[in-house]
Amino acid sequence: MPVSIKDLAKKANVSPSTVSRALNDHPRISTETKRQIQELAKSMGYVPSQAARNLVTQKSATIGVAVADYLDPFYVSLLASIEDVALANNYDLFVSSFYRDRQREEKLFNSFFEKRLAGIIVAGSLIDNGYLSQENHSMPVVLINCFSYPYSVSADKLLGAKMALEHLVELGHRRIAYVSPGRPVNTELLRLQGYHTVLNKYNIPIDESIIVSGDGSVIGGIKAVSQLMSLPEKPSAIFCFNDMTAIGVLNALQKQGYQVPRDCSVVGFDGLDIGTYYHPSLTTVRQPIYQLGYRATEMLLNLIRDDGEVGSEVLEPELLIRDSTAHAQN
Amino acid sequence: MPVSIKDLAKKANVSPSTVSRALNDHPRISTETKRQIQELAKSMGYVPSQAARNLVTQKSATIGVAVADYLDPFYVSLLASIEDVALANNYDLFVSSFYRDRQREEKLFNSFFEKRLAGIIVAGSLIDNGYLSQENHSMPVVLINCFSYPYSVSADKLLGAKMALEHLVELGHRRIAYVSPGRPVNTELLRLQGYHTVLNKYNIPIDESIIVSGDGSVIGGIKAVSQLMSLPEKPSAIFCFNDMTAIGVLNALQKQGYQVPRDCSVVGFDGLDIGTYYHPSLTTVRQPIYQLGYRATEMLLNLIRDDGEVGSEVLEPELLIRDSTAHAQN
DNA sequence: GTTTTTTATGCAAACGTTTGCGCAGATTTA
DNA sequence: TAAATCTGCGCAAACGTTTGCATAAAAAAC
Repeated sequence: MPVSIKDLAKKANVSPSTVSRALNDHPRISTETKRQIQELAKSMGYVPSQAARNLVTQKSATIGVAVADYLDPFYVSLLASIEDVALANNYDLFVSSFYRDRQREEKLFNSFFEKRLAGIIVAGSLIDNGYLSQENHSMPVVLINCFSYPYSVSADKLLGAKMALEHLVELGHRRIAYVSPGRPVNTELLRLQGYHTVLNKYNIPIDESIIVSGDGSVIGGIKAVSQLMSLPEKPSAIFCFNDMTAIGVLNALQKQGYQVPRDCSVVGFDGLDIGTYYHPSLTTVRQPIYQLGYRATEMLLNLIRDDGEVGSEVLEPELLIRDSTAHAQN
Repeated sequence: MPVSIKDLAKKANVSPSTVSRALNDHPRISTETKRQIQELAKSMGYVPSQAARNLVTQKSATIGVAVADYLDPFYVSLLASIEDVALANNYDLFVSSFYRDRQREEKLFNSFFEKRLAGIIVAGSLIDNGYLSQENHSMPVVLINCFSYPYSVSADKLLGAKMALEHLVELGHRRIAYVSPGRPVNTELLRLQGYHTVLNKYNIPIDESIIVSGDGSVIGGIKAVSQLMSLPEKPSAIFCFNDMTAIGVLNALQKQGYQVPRDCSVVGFDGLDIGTYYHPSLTTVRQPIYQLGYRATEMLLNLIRDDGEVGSEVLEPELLIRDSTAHAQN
């Protein structure tokens, strides 16, 4: 029902090709007809059909973005830089969340493929390098925080975990709990490795009972606390694999009457702004969020245009010491 | 480059139409060829082109969702129910944020139109019933929380504001500040009206100096506090137009050494889960978020299918009294 | 064994674009 | 002034689907 290029052509007594050229600033067209047609198009409210254009040119100017969780500000913050780079290059975005569900991620990827998008960025993938097995998919893909895929941008989780643990150990903590995500995605294994490395370095025995799993949400953190704080020997510090979990932990501790950081220190991971708005503000390992999205999008564009550098990039995290950590009590 | 229906046809020695019918479970096709072709399609990794299909059928199965702000959990939470309804009806979603920027909203709408989406839902529109002026756009649109547009689902902001104010007045507060969004969108006028109504009812004079504007984010709340608390006569309670602002207010008050709610009560608006994870937990006016998205999507589908009821729907809010409000000091 | 109905398939047009090629007419070059 | 170049436009094919219509073969009806 919308007005098409043919409608314009009829009205202007020219061929559709002329209209197309007029609208696309093609060189081989007189300035006068160009002006006329552009005016006509505006007055008739013409809007080009992206579907038709994509079909004939065999390309698309939208990139798909799949994030693990809409409700985690980490993923949402990524969108800012992705959008910045995309828009600057005249791409638009198709964003969706798969709610940390593997099946939904696969469905989403399929839907991206049906749409014949220019390429896709996945943040927090559960499929991981499984994207490779689809030998034939022929769609440029860049993963964020999944370094095992050949095209990816990640924060150094190993280093980040080490920083957090070193910080806690330096404060005198020896009984340090860890709240992990449930799933053994590759990026997680690194964090766990960092945990082990530092504890071993200081000859602190690993106690599996204080390594519990959250689900990435605040609720997960709350549950972790009720699990940890009912142990005979409670931890003096809790390291959380992300900030949302840490916020849950913080809150649950306070609700149970513990003072943070006096009774228990808490460290998060991500470096969300929201962490500064808590009381106490959250000590955390900052991922370079803006850079992650920025570099990923640049890499994706390189992949699409088939030039420029691509590969596995790893960015450095940073320890933000705020008010949720303090010296261990004796 | 992806495999097309023609490729399958050639391989199977049938016509493209047969392939199409086989893949779409068309009745007029033999079960044997159907099976064969479906198998072939799978083995060759065939994925239909949505663009081509949309072009020929002149319809689309994606609905666009434009939200004011990705970083405000209110909007993100809306997505859950929108997605639920959409998926149940075999539609998929194209989500984007316009970052509370009118121009970006317009651009977004245009991009939705170019994509010839089935319809769109806008939450927190700044264009408002300006969508009407586009007489010719012929795309079903439903707005959330913009009741002046003929197709909309909103929470009753007037009632919500009254509830919040009545609550504060009952607690003995007479100097109640209000942090508004900067913009005079219609839904905002109602909230302000509620503020006036209740204060008038109790013969409390309106003081314009304690009506300040935020920007919808935590930062906006923080700024509002530094403005309000530097007044000679400080407010004893602060009503915020949304929860994110309230969180900022809460935090800024605490950072400045005020005890909440002892020194100052705080009321938010939205009813986000996150409000319960603060210390103190946030008293707020709950919008029926799930219902808002649910009803909006149902209405949009009705609009698309051109049957069922459509119109302006208003849902009731609910006051959630938590720990950030208390009796005024004397 | 003929006619009618049913079943399975192919043909071709259509959706709204873009673009290489061709072809006049105008303009430049020599 | 004839030849070469340039300019502006139209024709038609193509992209990957769907679908009404035609048609041949098979099945059912008589």
